[in-house]
Amino acid sequence: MKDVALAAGVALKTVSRVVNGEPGVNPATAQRVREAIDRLGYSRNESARVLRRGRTSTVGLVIEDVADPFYAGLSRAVEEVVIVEGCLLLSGSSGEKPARERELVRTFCARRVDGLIVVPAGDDHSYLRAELDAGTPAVFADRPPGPGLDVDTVLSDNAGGAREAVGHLLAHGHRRIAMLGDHPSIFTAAERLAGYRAALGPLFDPRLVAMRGPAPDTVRDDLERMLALDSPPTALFTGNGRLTVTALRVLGGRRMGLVGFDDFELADLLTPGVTVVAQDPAGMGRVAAELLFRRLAGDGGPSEHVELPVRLIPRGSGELPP
Amino acid sequence: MKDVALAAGVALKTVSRVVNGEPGVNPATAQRVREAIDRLGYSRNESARVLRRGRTSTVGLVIEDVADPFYAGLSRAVEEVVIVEGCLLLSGSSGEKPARERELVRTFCARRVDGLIVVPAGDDHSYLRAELDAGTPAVFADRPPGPGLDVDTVLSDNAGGAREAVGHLLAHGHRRIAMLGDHPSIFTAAERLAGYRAALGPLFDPRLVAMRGPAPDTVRDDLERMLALDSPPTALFTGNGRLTVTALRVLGGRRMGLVGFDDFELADLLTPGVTVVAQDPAGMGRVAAELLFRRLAGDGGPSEHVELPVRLIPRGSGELPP
DNA sequence: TAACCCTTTGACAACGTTGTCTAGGCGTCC
DNA sequence: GGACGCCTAGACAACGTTGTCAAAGGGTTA
Repeated sequence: MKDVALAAGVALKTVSRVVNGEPGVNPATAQRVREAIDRLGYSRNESARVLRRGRTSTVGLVIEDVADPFYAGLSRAVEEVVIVEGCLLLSGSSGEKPARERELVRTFCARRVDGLIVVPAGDDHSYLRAELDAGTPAVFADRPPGPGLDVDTVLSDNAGGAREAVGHLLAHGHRRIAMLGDHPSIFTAAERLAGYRAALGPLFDPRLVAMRGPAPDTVRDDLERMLALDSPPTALFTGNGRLTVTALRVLGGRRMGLVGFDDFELADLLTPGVTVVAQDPAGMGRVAAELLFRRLAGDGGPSEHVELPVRLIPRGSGELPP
Repeated sequence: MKDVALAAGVALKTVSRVVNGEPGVNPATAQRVREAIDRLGYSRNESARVLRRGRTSTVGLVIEDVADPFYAGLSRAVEEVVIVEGCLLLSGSSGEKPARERELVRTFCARRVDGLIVVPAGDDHSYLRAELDAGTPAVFADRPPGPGLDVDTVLSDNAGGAREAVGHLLAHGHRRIAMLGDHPSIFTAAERLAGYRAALGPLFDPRLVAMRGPAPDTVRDDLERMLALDSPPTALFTGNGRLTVTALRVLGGRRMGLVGFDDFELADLLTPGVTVVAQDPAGMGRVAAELLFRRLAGDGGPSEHVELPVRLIPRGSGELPP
């Protein structure tokens, strides 16, 4: 910028004014400055600008894994909003590790992101207290923050969706309905388990529940154990997209009632089509980002808790008879 | 940092030394500083640090769309490497729009990223010249830069993969093999078309080629037109994952030889399983990031051009008889 | 014509860090 | 006992921007 000022024969501040489109510059002078800028290929140093102004126009996003379609969709939606607001997105994957989540948040904060969107991996977020007090707003998505933290949150209707899924299988005559899920220490898994249990009522049988995550070997073990019972399950409720797919692989061609939580591409092309309870990852990302920018715009109201509806999509596998 | 210095009763510079683990600080003093840091919840302002040091420890990634599994996998792999190097990832989706690609690169450069990884949407990258000369290295992935720019590049063996795919169908008796692809202005699409053509030799028939992208209506039109020919195709080669899936939807249950470029989840669960030429998105991301960090480490050698092998995975659809 | 205002421009400090240079205190060596 | 060197610590400038304030020049008004 100094060079530009020199080249255009004006003061530093005048260049700054032109670059920022501030009023009060003679058009002819402005033109001269712009020419110098083009000639020198100058571009403003954002680091210095950030340092001076205190705002980075940057948003930090912590998700579980970009390579997971659910979070990829969420990311894209967040990015869409962030771009419109003239900001950039810093993102990182926690890989479901609380330490990594914390590390990412810490790094983002050191870089003075204007705000954070977090899909938490852990359930202790006391470390965020200081940042929030310092005025960095945060929005939690997909899962709520740990106890003691009251911030904007966007969740899916996990319990309701699970109830609907299991209710659908019950309505199609199933009475022995198994569930595969993530470990209940993960909020969504616990909620979906609760919904499953509520829908089953007295039909609930703990032997038909396995909450050990999506590792193929684990799923295989669990399913084989369940299918070897005296009264084996005739239907299966899977607690997330990855588990649905793993279960399909393990089941091979074996026909069995199936409803999965989370939609996935190609669910309609399998035979039979896979009935799912679809979440709206893009909607979740969009709402989270919008909440964040509302805070950044100065909204100091009480924290909001949005629950997004889910939608059961019948495709065949959930309508198979027992 | 000033506050910390005040609280610990030392000079600014001493705090800086402690924060950066520089030698030459009395352990007792250092301890006192650390306590003050904890007490005040201080964290270093990276913007100021960047301004002073000139290195942002930040890498910019421009891809086509995070929500596309191929790029999501690539992103994740890049992130993995970037993290290990102690950097952060700024990413953005170009949505296949050259203007947006350029805008993203410009923004990243204004923020002084240390390096760039770009999946280009356009084919004019002269605007990068200045940045490259200024010492910001760039690596192109999946597609090469436009003419006149000679930088590190990581590509898949597009033509070879297409040849192999079509050869596979020929070996299974097909003689009328159609191709659906992206518009040939996209590098990968042109390469795959070239491979297709080379494999077919005199069997090539322009009426069996449609390079108009993955929009469902377009694909439906093209396929219906081809199937209505006197000698309709008995097999299909699809030029990318999205096209494969769209084609499968359009074909409904209709059995037809099919090999797709690009693997996708669940390809093995369809009936028949979908034979594909698999790329390695994670490998591409990893190699690109490693090339970038080699440059950042000071490697000034001639630009490297890596071609990643692809792998044909037979699953049934490519082995159907005509 | 003097007082005033508006437009345009520039000088200067400040943002929070780090590199360089200097200074004081203390031990060591001749 | 003095010269020297090492260890520790601090003062200060600089990174590239922007906000504040002031000044110069020209036009308008009383």
